[in-house]
Amino acid sequence: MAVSHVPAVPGPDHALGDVSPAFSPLYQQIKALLTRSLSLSEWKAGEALPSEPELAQRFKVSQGTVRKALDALAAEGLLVRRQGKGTFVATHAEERVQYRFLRLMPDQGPRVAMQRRFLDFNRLRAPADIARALSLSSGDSVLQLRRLLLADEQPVVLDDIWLPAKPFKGLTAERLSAYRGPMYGLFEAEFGVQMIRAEEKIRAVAAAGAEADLLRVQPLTPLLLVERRSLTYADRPVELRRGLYRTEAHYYRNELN
Amino acid sequence: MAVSHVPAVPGPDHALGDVSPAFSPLYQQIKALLTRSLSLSEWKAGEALPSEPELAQRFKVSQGTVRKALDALAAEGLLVRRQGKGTFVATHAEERVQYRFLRLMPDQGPRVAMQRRFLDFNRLRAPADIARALSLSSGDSVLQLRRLLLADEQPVVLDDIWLPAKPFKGLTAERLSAYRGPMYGLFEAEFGVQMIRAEEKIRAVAAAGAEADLLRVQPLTPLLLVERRSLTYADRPVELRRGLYRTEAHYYRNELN
DNA sequence: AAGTGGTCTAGACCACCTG
DNA sequence: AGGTGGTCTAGACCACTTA
Repeated sequence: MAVSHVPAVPGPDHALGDVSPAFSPLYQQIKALLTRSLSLSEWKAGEALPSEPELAQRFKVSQGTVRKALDALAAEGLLVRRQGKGTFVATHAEERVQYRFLRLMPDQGPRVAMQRRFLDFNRLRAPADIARALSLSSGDSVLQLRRLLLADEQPVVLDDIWLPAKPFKGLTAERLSAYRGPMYGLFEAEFGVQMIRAEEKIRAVAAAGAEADLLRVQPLTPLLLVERRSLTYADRPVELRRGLYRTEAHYYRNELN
Repeated sequence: MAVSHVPAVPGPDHALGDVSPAFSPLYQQIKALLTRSLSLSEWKAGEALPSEPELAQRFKVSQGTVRKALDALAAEGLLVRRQGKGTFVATHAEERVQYRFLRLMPDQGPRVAMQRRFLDFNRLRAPADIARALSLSSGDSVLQLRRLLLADEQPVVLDDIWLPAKPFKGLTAERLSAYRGPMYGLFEAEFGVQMIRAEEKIRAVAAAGAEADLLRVQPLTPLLLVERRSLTYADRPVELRRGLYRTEAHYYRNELN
C-alpha cells in the first residue's frame, strides 16, 4: 500500500491545450486513500484510526505527511482528533456535533432538543425530480417519510424526507420511532451511511393545505422552505429533504466567512 | 518584536477551580501579532505581506512556525496566499471573493451582478436595538441607508443598512452611488474597514406597506428577512443589515459541513 | 536566475490521556 | 511510564512567478 513519490497525475509530454492539475502532492494521495478506507467502512463511525506512526509505516511516508492528510480530513469534519487519545471517525451521535446540521435556533432561551413525531412512511418509485436530485434511475425505489418537530408541544418543522431504498434496506417506521438520538446517528450506526456535508436552498413560501394544518398555522402564513441535499463520501447524494419551518419564535442562523 | 517561547498565558501555580487554557503555542502568538498588524492597517487590503523568511526573522522563530500562522489566517479568509508571488491581505474588490457574502442565487442562468439603486441616506442617533447590535452607546450617531437590488429591472432585495458614523466619517450618498464594485470594497479602500465575517438570522415574513411597494409585490407575499451583523477584526461589529429578499426566482444557498 | 510559497523529511520536545 | 496527538526546528527540494 505504498504511495508513489512521483506525481499521481503526471502531466503529459504534449501540451495541446492541456490544463490538467499535473501534480498531486503526497499528502493529497494519502488523504484520498484514507477517504477511500473511510467510505469502505474500514473504520466505523466513532472508532479510532491507527496512530500516526502506524499510518506513516503503512504508507511508507513520514509522520509529518500523514499528519497533514489527517489534519485536512479533520478540517473537513470527517475525522476528529483528540490529543493523547487518537484520531476518530466523526459521528453524528456525539453531543459535540449534535447540532452540526441543525440551523434553527430559538429566539429566546437555550437550544433544546425538539420532540419528533413521525407521520408517514412509504416506499415508492422515485418521481423524476427526486430521482434526479438523488442521482437515481427513474423507477428506482425510494423511502419517503414525513415528520414533525415540536418545541414545547408547538409544531415548528415539517420535514418530507426521501432516501434511496437500496442503502437503507430494512429501514422501517418502527426502527425510526424507536431510535434515540439524531436520525443521522441511526443512518451511520445501522446502515453505514455517513452524512458528510449538505447543500441547502432556502425560500419564503406561504402555508397552505394539509401542511398548514399540520403546522397549526393559518393559510398564507409565511414559512421558510428549506431544501436539503445531503451527501456522503465522494459527494454521493443519499438524502433529499424538504422542510417547512415556522419562524415566529425561531430563526435560521448562518455564518459567513 | 520577538516572541516568547514560554506560554503566553502561563497557568497559575494554584489550581482553585481554574480552567484557563494555560498554554498558547508560538504560532498562535504570531497569528495574534499578525492580526493586530492587519487591524492597524500595517498592510492594506490587496497588499503583500513580507515574505516568510522576513517574518521569521522579525519574530525570531522558524519559517515553519510563521507558515503555520499564515496558513491559519488564510484558512479564516483574512489572507490569500499565491505560490510564487506572495501572501496578500484579502480584499472584497477581487473577482474571486466577489460573492463571498452574497448567498442569493438565481433559479436559472448564471450569477449576474445585480443593479443597485440607493433610495435613502440619513444620519441619526442610533435607536436602542441598533446601538446594542453595533456595541454603541445610546445616542451615538449612525448612518442609515436604504437600497434596492434589481435583476433584469425587477426588484429582488431591499436592504436597510446601519453603519456606526465614526469609522465611516465622510461617507455620502454621492460617494456610494459613484463607487463601482461591491460596497465592502468601498469600505475597505476608503475607510480601512475590513469586513471579516458576518452572522445572519433568517426568517420568513409577509410583505407590507412601503416595503411591499418598493419590491413591487402584493401585501402578504412571503419574503425572506435576513438580518446580518458584519464584524471586523477582533469581532468588532461594524454593520447591521436588514434585507428583504424576493424568492420567486432566486434562492438563498447554504452549505453545511 | 532569483524569489516566492508548497511539500517532505527527521528529530526533539511538549501536552494530554490511560494504566 | 508509555502512548497519543501538538509544536517547533532545520534543511532539502519542488512548483510557480517575474524579470
